Amino acid sequence: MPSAKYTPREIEPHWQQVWAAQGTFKTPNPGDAGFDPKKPKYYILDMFPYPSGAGLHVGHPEGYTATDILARYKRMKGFQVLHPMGWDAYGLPAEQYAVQTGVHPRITTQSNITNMKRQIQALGFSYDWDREVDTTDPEYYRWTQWIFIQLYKKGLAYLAEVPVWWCEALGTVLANEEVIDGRSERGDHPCVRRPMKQWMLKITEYAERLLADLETLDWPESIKIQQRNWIGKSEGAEVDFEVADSKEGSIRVFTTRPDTLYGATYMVLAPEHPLVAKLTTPGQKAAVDAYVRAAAQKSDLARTELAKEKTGVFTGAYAFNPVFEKSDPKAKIPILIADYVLTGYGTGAIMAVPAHDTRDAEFAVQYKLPIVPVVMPPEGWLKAHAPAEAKKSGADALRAHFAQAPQSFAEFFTDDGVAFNSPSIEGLHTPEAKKKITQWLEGRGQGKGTINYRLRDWLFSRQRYWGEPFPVLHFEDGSHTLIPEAELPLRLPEMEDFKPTGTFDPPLGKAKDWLYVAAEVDAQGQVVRTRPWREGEALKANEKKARRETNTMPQWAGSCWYYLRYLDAKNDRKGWRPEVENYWMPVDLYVGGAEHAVLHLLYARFWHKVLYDLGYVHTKEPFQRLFNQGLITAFAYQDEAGRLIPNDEVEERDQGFFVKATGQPAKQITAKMSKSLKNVVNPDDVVNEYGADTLRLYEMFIGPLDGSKPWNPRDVPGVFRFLQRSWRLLVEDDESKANAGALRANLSNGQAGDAELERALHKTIKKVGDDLERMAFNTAISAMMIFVNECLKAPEKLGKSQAERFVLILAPFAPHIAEELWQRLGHEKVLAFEPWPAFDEAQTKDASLELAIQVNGKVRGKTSVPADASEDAMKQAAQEAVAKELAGKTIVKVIVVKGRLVNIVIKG
RNA sequence: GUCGCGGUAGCCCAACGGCAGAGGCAUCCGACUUAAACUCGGAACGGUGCGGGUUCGAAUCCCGCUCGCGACACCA
Repeated sequence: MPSAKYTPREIEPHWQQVWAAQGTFKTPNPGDAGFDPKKPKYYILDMFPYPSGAGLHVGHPEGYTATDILARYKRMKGFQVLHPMGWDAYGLPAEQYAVQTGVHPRITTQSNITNMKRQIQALGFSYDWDREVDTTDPEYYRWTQWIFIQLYKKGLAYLAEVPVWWCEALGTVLANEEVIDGRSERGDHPCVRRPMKQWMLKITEYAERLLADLETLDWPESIKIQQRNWIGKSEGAEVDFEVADSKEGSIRVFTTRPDTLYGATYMVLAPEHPLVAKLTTPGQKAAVDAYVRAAAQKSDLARTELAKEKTGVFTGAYAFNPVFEKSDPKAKIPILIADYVLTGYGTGAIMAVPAHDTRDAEFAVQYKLPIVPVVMPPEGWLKAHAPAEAKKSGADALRAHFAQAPQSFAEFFTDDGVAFNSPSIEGLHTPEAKKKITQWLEGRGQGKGTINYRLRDWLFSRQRYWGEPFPVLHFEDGSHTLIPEAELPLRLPEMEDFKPTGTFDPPLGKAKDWLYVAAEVDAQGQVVRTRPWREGEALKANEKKARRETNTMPQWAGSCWYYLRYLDAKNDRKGWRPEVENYWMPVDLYVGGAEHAVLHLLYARFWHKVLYDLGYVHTKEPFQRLFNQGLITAFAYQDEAGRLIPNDEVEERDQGFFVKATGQPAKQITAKMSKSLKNVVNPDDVVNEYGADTLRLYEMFIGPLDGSKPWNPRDVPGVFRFLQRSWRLLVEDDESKANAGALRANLSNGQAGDAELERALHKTIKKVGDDLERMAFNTAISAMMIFVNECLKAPEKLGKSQAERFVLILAPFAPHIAEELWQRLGHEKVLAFEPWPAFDEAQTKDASLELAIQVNGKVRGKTSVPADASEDAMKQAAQEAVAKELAGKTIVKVIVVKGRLVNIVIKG
């Protein structure tokens, strides 16, 4: 006899085995057996995890459960669903662990993958494991290298000597976006800027398209905003300022406010600007050199920290403001250098308009440079920011005051206004003034309208061992080329010693057998073949000595295109076949954490667009819809001084929390899970105690998928009880009964289901379906709880068909228990492809409803009316119900909201 | 500092501009039990962060403030 009690520990592994053995979730591609071209497709993707030694934490299953529920739901709705999983397996932790212990990162990575895969599989996700990818597998990274080759051939990959972030502790350079306030994002180590020769990818060439195509995406607005900010498009003009008394020609600046040119009273160059040395007068040389040297040593951290105190030095040189005649005394303005001007943005030089730019203003005030206002603020602004003595002045007086002493106002005016003190654009509003002055400059050949982006090219090389090798050869003459595609994958050499070299050279430089090759070159100078080459070995006539690139690619590389490899994961001739790509792409829903808002998502979009241009993919964007799951936090404790106390040093008693050691009261707060706070929840523990279905359900029930929410161990049993009740609704679980473990009699005696329950079920099916469509899992679960609670008031009234339909809607959420109940209901086939139950709209409505009756917006009574009552009937019923309130009053108006309420507005 | 998101019962959270409460947890009472746990039944609990406005009617829309979280942070 099957077990009477709900025993997740038995049924969950059982059904996982059945699914695996039957290949239930194996998804056919176009052309494969079982592929149905008539079905619509749905590609639902999780951000694949880094296989960490710590294993899964409860944050992973949050997104994975959501996508699994939707994948199962979509299958039942008749979609062909692609739902794969894999491993973003290159990464620094395995390499650092390897350096410390000598264990090869491949071994660590493999065992981490094994462990995490076991954990993920224990949760019953319906992934097609035949499509599993691992970015460190040569059969995977050969295609990462292949894509790099396409980038290289398209001129989008280049070597450049650029100032980069060097992290001593990690022994590598990092991308700008991996460094936060001068410290590494991973490990929080100090970083310094130094120039190094690096591979760069020209993502800037795609800036405009990356920006514009955001409009076509169904993504959270906050992510789009972050990407827009990151790309940082700004429209303005480049303006040339002729250097006075020098043969250096002119300095080009970028400004978004060409309309303020008449207010430019000085210029500032970044300390790194190439003209600095040439412009500096002998008298200023010592001061300028000292400043440049100090700036070079300062990390960006120091630069920003000192932002409050702006510093700079006069170069001794002057320039002519192009809007004035050179003879005009206002034309000649000093050129300074200051580190508040950045070398990497615009032209590395600015015209300073202190009256209308807060940074310039700060600097001007400090160095007593002239401030000339040229944009008149609107009256409202003048009033609000006027100094006390001028507060009560009229508009004209305020304007005169502003023209005279803009610095006496509460702040500097940086918005749009009306140009003044600006002869050629006098009286124009800012947008027109910008246009006109730009045209004027263009006409004189002294400037032009320009668009600038904050986005920089992507620093694509790392001085690490554990990453994809570049398919690149360097010749002795300094030139470089690609290895032949036939030699892909270029495998990472086996090395005993992959420790950082202690210099700026990457560890791969130590793999001498791998490093040097003899490259056979054809008549066109193309490399057709390579072979290992040892020092002293003879070269054939058509061979050239070459050295392999020793940098490796950053971790982002593998994750830039993994969603494409899933399409055709086993293909050893192509990264993916066009007909397969054409069917599955784009990804219909991509779920993951918001921490990848900019980097991963921008890089992947960039690669995708390149592949689109080359004809390898047919959509401009990879991820049509994106959803960010929120963070799962946990309780943590603070003592009275606000110090965080690890969870195991706090006890709960007398309805409060106390620090064990001191007995002082502690305050419960929520915080990110962290090892140091000892508040990390391990999914394995939850699975062992309550089962995977409970974990899945709890993670979805705790709150909306976006938005962070605290893990509260006390709440977990609540959803477990719901599953138990669901079980008991169908199965006789009283072990003392003769039919223990069997279906309840009402489910096997052919009786019809209760009509009221039928209505309740239709309501539930509708609600759950609607909620799934809008990813409101918490309310869907709540609806099912209501249904079960309703049924349990009289379980014997439930009919078999009703039980079956309930099991089917429960299945996406709690697939194991659903599968078990489905089988006990007499089905031999798994329920994964059963059609989603239908509902009848008419059945979702009650026959009569309770109408609230308001008088002047306050509820004064209630009455019951038939659901199809006319408006007049409702008015009638309402007025009767609150007749007392209406006595002697005049009814001004009666508002009827169908199915909800009647509001009677009275007077007197 | 700027931008974004959010504040509803002791806690997690529901509520097309229409009766503030769906669900879960915790609490209390009761049933079961020798007892406890489990389970089951029942009860109590707030007027929606604060102040204005729009409306017949505001948790919901608008304005200002406040607190929390997140992102960016001299980008000319």
